[in-house]
Amino acid sequence: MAKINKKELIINAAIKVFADKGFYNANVADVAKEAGVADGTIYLYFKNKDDLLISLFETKMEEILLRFSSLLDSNQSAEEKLRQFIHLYFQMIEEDQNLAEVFQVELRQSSKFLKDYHNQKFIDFLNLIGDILHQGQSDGQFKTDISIHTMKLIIFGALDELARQWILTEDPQENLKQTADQTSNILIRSLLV
Amino acid sequence: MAKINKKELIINAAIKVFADKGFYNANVADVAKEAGVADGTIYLYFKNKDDLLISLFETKMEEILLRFSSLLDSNQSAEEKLRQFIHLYFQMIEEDQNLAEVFQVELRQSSKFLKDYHNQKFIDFLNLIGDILHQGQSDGQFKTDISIHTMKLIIFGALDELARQWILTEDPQENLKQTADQTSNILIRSLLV
Amino acid sequence: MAKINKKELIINAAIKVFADKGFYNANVADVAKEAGVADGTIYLYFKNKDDLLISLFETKMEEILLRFSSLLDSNQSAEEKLRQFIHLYFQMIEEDQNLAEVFQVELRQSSKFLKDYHNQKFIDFLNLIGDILHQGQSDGQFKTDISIHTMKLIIFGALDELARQWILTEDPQENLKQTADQTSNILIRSLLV
Amino acid sequence: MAKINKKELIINAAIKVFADKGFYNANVADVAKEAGVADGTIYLYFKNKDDLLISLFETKMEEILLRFSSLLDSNQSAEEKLRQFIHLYFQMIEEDQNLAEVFQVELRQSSKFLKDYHNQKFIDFLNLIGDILHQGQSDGQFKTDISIHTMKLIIFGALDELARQWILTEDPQENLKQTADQTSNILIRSLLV
DNA sequence: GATGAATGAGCCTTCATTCAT
DNA sequence: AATGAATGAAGGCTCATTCAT
Repeated sequence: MAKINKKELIINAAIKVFADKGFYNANVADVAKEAGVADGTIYLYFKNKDDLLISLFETKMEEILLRFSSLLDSNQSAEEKLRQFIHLYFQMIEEDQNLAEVFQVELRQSSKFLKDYHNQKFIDFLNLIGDILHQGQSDGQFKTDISIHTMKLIIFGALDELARQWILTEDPQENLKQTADQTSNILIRSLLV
Repeated sequence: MAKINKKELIINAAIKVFADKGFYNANVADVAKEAGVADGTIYLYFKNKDDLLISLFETKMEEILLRFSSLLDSNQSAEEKLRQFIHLYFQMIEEDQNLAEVFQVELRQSSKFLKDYHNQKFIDFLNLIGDILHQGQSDGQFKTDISIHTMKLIIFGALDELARQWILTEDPQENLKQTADQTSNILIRSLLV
Repeated sequence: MAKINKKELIINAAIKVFADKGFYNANVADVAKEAGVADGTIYLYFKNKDDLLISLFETKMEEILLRFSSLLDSNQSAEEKLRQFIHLYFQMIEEDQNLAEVFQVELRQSSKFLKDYHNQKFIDFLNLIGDILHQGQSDGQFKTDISIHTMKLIIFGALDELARQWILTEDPQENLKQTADQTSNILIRSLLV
Repeated sequence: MAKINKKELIINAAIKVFADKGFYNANVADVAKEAGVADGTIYLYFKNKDDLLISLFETKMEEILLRFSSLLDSNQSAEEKLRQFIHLYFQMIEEDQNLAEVFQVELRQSSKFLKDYHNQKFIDFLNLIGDILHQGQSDGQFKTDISIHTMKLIIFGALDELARQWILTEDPQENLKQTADQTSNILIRSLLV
């Protein structure tokens, strides 16, 4: 019998339940049921309900950061990297809609209302975009009259909003790949020298 | 002495309290206290706590739509209108940070989890941007190879993210007007033919 | 209709329930039921379950202190006062067995385990005995080779243990008045010069 | 290497933990940790948490009874025996404060609230005092107008209360031996013909 | 015998909502 | 219309106990 990692099991259940009902409307019992464990078991792995959300985020964000990081290690141009970044972003949204929903909605809450939670991983993620912009400016590919700080927020905000609409309208017909292409074109158009 | 509109009084109290503690962490009693009325009084004007949030949004959104609408009535170019739209957006964020926070955080939650709430006002707001883009394309000022649907989400997402960062970091030093200018430049650069 | 003091109502219910099941085995719901109020009502008058026990003690102890204090105001001899003190002690045990049980058992617990609770009222009570002993020594009626501190503890301990046995064995046949007389005789015999 | 008696190991851990936190506030896991065994191990030696407390009491009480019993076997006078009884009582309190605390506080609770527990060992202990009083009356050393039943409770109550104060105030300066002497004097003064 | 992960019943407490005044 | 005391359902969390290893 395969050994199950229960912490991961619970986190994945939580993603599903939180995506479905929202963090505040979901009960710990809901998560336990979804995970197929007893209520109390959750408290063997997480300090409390808040900690479950934070752990969920930290764990998944690490995976995500790892996946995106490989993009920056390559020898490609900044433009190419940005296109790939955008593609990967939408691809991941498509792959795990539940996780996307939790990140979209719950983390915005949590970053404000969970005590003592400084969201370093999210900052790291934004900086991945910043690094690409940096490279582009250094290479002379991107305009230098643009604040990297402002631009990385614009890019992330754009992607995030497009993702939200796709998730909320639940329109699987809509082609996320085309959206990615078009978004890439628009954003890069304003960056290139 | 002017007759006080109690509904508005409660809504403004709610904005403050929800901004401070978040919708789910705020109690109806907190709002009542802030408004200087009894708990039960709130239920004379709102069906329940959810309804208070929705009413809050509807009321304020109407004011906002009104304010933005006047922009579109003028005879200015689409570019000029977009610049003014962006400026007004940041100006309003600066004017009423509490309201901005509630919109940022709580409405995202609620649009998903409040039963039976179809957020028409928000769609109307997005369409204001759409209208500008439309005009720009009709006038031959904006490129026509760009999907208006995608572009309006990109623009709103960018503004929204910049606003969030400004609110969360609570850095009053940061000049929102400069950010508005820069953002206008970037976005318009990708739109102009 | 007579206005009911709900705080007192709940305290009296708590006395009965705590005496019956013990503080730790009793549920707040039990107390609420006994008081004929909703569970939540208890929290309008008491911070939490611990606070209910402490308030109970403080309230009743005040009544008791008042009752005993009148003894000391009189012009009687120390011997007479001590006899009356002992009689009143057993009389009160007999009058309100439930309260006696709670004091006997629960307060011993609580004085050790309820956080930040310094049991001043109990010290005051012990000092009533100390005052009598003082008077007796000043008047030359009681021996002065006896430490008042030790003696007041001996007296209280003796009364307390006799009360406990009477309560626990629940033997209403046993005449508490006779016990009081005998105890008075024994204790005073060791005090008189 | 001596085989460790695990039952005793657990009992001694329980004494420490119960003295520290109280029976109801202490967890079985706390006791297990203190004993250096697994939680489940405790249930190999004790039926449940209540049984642990009762076994603890029975075991220790047997040791205590044994120690006190030797006093009665000697050829000393009742007065001398009572003095030694009192000295040994305070000596044991001093030797094992934790055990004293558990007996003081927890057993009072438990004798009322642990189901089906008739505290025979405590009755035996009280009867040790009764036996001394009996001898004193038979030998013509002690007054016969005093009820042995009442007097043994007075003596135990006095000792018990003095012990409690010493434990609670945690004043190691206070000389228990002196207290023992003084208490002996006082109590015997009321007994001697 | 020993372990300790897992269980799940149970309880304190909160808080949206009601309603007698 | 306004109040705010009272309600009671609901949920996070604890912890004594079990049992597969």
